[in-house]
Amino acid sequence: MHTVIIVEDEVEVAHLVAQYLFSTNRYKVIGMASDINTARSLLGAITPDLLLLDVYLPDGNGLNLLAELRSQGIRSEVVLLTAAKEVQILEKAMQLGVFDFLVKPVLLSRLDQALSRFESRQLKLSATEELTQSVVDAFMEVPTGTTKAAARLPKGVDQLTLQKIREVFDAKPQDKLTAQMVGEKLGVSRSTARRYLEFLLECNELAADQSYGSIGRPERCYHRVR
Amino acid sequence: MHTVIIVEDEVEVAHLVAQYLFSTNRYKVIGMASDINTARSLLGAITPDLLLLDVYLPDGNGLNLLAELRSQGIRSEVVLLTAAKEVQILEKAMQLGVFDFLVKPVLLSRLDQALSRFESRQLKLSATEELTQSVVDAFMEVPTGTTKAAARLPKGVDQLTLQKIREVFDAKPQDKLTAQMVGEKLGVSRSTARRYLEFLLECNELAADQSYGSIGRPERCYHRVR
DNA sequence: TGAGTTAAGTTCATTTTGTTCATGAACTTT
DNA sequence: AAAGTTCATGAACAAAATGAACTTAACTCA
Repeated sequence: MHTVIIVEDEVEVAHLVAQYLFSTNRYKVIGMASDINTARSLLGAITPDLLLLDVYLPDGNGLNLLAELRSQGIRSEVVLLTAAKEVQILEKAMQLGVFDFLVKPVLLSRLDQALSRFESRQLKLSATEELTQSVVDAFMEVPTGTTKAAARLPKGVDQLTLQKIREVFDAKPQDKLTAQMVGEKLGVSRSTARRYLEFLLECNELAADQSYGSIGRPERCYHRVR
Repeated sequence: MHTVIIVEDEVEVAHLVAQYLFSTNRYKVIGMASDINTARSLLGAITPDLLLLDVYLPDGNGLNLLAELRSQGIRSEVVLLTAAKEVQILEKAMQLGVFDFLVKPVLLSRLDQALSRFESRQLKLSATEELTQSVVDAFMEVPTGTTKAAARLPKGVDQLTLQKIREVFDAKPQDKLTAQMVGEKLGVSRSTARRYLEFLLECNELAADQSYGSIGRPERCYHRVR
């Protein structure tokens, strides 16, 4: 069960949302407030997993309250509920790290979507141990490889395998590896490893150079660009 | 030209980044600091469009500085630069509304990607007048249209069959199974098994992995997330 | 310079995935 | 009770990713 506090002055909206949260059986509303002051003391006493926060409240601005809470290091995820029409509100909201932003009138389907995302993020966060760039990108919902690769992966290149190849270099960013070596690490053939490495080369994620042995054709070594 | 301040104690990193920003001809580095205190006074005097901020600094934590700045209402977008490996850092960063998060060693290609996103957001923000839900979703990068409720099962997914699929993994939580295998265990077709497995993937109940055979397309294996 | 060696680059049969759509069971309307 | 509707299912098909085997390339050394 996730705990929630609702800060909203329009009673119908607050009620609607509370009702919906209750009906899911996954959320427990542990507090409600209809003005900044009440909200402040409430949040001083208890911290919810999720905070549903209105922007325009009778005695002040919800975003200012949020800024205050963040400087105190509050750990709750915040979903904004607002009728605001100014873009500045959105900009400020994003800079204060709100998790989602619901424009009134609140659609329950959109609220539900926000909740799904919230739950899935909580799950993913708790399941993640080490922080690599690809992990971050997954959370930030950054389209991976926007520069070139995002549009559509070429034939023979699979998202999952690509990720594995990337992770080889995440683990040891300094390494210089041949297609053979990468293939062995992952349990794929040299051909496959090579296909991916060449692709990453085109995306400028990797660079290649030659390594001369004692005899025979030199090896092609791939490494991260810095 | 966008203005930038770089707060980073490793000189090589600071230099590399500054160099790259300069070479784009679109950014102007208007200040640099290698510790919290210098950064604080610098940012008290001038506000950049973009702030590149390290987390571990000799005299404190960059995230605390950011919390401070946010409570003062600073308008800059922030890109974190860090070698941190703890997931808590990422969580806190997201709650402080960082725009992007670069894990060291910094890849210039990834930095470039962050800059592209930054520029495109600035453009979009200045071009937007009215705030509607779809505008918000575009900025938040919420997967649009996928208003698939957790409560409402999508087409082709039946509550009863779903339960059976879950039970297959309940029996052996360690197993990695293909759609084919799950289908056979339950006496349903691969297609059907696949439909459910993919659904559970989206719910983050399962994860997928590749299993490479000796030849031919690799198998897609589903397993419980832990 | 050419013989010998090592590894890169390429092809395509093989295997498996992903998708479409007719089917019929269960339910609703007339 | 007959006709209509809905919708999960799975057979058949199309598309895709892989790696064994092969060809070509780059280098060393006598």
